[in-house]
Amino acid sequence: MPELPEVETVRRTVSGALLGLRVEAVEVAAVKMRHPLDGDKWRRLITGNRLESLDRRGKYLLARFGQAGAVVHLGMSGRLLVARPGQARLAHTHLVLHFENGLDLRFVDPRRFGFAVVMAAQELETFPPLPELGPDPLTGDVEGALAAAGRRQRAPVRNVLLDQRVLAGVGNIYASEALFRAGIHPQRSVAALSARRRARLATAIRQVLEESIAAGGTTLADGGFVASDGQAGYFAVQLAVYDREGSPCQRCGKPVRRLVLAGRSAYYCPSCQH
DNA sequence: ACTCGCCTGTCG
DNA sequence: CGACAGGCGAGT
Repeated sequence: MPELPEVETVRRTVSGALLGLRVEAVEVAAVKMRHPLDGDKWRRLITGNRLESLDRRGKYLLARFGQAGAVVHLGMSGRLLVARPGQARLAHTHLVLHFENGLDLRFVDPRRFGFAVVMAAQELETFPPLPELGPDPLTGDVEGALAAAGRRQRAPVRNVLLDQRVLAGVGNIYASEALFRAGIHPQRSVAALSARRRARLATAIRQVLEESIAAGGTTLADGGFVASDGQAGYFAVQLAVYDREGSPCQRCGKPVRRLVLAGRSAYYCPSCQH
């Protein structure tokens, strides 16, 4: 579900509600996760500490609680929700932190592709695969990252945009959207992009991510993403091609096409993108 | 550089 | 019932 704008939206809402507050108790449900949730470790390392910071690296969240820390990834279906204890828990609530102001932070993830791993704070930055991540598109050199990728490989540019070692945070929605804005066909080799088109793509990536953050992220029709305060993001109405196969291109009116690359849908306009 | 597997849920 | 879903990593 969540790409950079959704994770950033979660980071902001959780920070706004809970930063600086003490965790009074931790509840962990015993389910099998990609990285197992270690209930004893969560309770031992986190209980009694304050949430001192919440940072984002690409799609990963890094939380600091005194000498302890946690890395959280939302996978495809993960949510971090701030809730009142009385509110009914959603199915697949795996972890609950009870804060001193009476609010809960709940990690919910039906598909369990996400994780929440606790560790010593000084291990956060080296937790795999964080050291391998490429630059963050909001602050880093997107054009340079694309140019470097083009020197190493000739893969379709859409696939390169999904490679978190090249750029950290772009996922399937924003890859399609950025390529549409830049007028680049998803199958075009990254190595074949001219400097001019690379620059256009870099700008499109930054813009689409920033606009989405401003809208609170993308909530698709299935309602899979909500911010931590329960708000849906409204960027979906601005999606030009993603999940719009057969709909008229906003620019030229030709039907949007869907193509499968590396096992995942890519949406594009056959007449506007080359 | 692809394909599959990991899970649950929804939609056609 | 199969196809598909906003991610990622292992295996080939």
